[in-house]
Amino acid sequence: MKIYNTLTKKKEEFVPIEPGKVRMYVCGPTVYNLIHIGNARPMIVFDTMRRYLEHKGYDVNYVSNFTDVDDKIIKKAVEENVDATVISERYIAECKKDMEALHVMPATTHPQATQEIEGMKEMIQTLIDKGHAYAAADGTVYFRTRSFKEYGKLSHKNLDELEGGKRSLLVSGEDQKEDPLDFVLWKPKKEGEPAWESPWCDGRPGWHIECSVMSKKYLGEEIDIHAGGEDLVFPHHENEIAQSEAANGKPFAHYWMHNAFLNIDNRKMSKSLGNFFTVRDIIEKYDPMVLRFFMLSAHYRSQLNFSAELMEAAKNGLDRIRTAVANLQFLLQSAAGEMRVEEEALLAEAKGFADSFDAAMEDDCNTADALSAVFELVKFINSNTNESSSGTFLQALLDEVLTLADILGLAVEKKEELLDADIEALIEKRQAARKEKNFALADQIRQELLDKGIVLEDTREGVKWKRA
RNA sequence: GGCGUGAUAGCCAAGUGGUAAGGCACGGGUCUGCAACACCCUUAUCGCCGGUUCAAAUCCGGCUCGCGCCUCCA
Repeated sequence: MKIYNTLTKKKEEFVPIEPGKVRMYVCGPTVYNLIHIGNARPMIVFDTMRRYLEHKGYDVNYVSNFTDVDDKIIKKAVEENVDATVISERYIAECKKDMEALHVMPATTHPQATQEIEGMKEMIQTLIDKGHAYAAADGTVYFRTRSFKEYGKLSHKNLDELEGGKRSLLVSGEDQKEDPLDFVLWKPKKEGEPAWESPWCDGRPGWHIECSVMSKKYLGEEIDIHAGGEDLVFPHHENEIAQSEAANGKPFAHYWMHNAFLNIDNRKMSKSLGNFFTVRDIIEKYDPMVLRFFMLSAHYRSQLNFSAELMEAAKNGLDRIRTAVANLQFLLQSAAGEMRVEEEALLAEAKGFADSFDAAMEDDCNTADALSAVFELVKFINSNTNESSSGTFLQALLDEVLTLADILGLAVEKKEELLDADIEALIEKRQAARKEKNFALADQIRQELLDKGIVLEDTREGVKWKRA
């Protein structure tokens, strides 16, 4: 499989460190609020990446953190007059609910920064011992950026350019830095903030060190894939590389993957613009699978625009897949028999769509292209199955489409659910009316059911229904 | 200013040298009591200019416009 590597700016053939195994780290959210739909993009695309790798037979060790100590969390805790852990634990729980709704598989490990303080202190001490970090007078520990010769290799910046764009030292109160490029590894506590003891001062870790440490602890010093939103390239991931490689003395991640941003109505999502949506907002209005489908309809490295209109289109597209699956299942109820010769030929043709699907996924996880293969399969199914199809043929097609949908994490099977007795009665009453050619009454009942969210379809084999 | 990225039909979106996948929407048709579903048909020469090549949406140069990062925002 080919992966676009931010480090080299090229698509490269993926070769795992250990054959058959993948060590993958995805930067997770800071838990100070419900996650927004921008947070959901990396979760969904890299979950899909993971599902595909597992489909190929890889044993994927997937680690995604929760940043549970941070200025914003502390601010929220102060506002609510509760402990910071109350805030972080609450939003971790909420985030997990959203992830489940979106079919984002739980990570192998979901480490939390506050549970890994010891490891961070160890790595910081190592960096100090090796001359890559230093403690300032007030106990703040900084990374000596210029001591890491390859700094800038991920974001393709050079240090002098960075320095050209620096802001005034005095503004940020960072005048104790040796160099403006240095960044914080450990910062002293302020009144009322959560803090941990350390050799330098009571305080808390900087943001970047947590990922270096958690990645090392759960995946090892050298990992295959490190992923996250493109905004993290600089400075977060650049700093992670500096910390990890300076401390461990070996390459950190072999492949760096970054998803592009999600815009809302062509503008950056922000609270001030009033176009800020949480995942919770959206899944109250739409099936979470529609949001997932929408996210997969574009390449992960392309900017994606979100709007109500596009969600509507996504819903209709997903419904097309679901209808085909429901039809297969409907036909299967009464189908029997072994596959016929001509069906075997058709099935061989249908396998071609799975091959196209794989080829698309092999090419840097091109989910948009993979999805088109699914639609081609759907069309093939709709055109080549009917009441006379054999059960084994129908089942094989059903298995194929469900397998592909599952790699994308899309649930496309209609949930087995029983209709209320009164709705069943209405459907039968309408059938009776149709039999008597009383179409006015039949249409009236159909409308009544539609108002209840039940859509009817009359087929030769009987009446089918589905939720609107 | 530095670095980067993008411009494909009404909308969304694949496609890195050989005469444009797929989806949504629209229109026409078949099926249906009607409808829904489904199927068939119809819809673009790829921002602009120039160049390379037998051949370019795909390569090179210029231009226009959009966007991102350079401020712990995925």
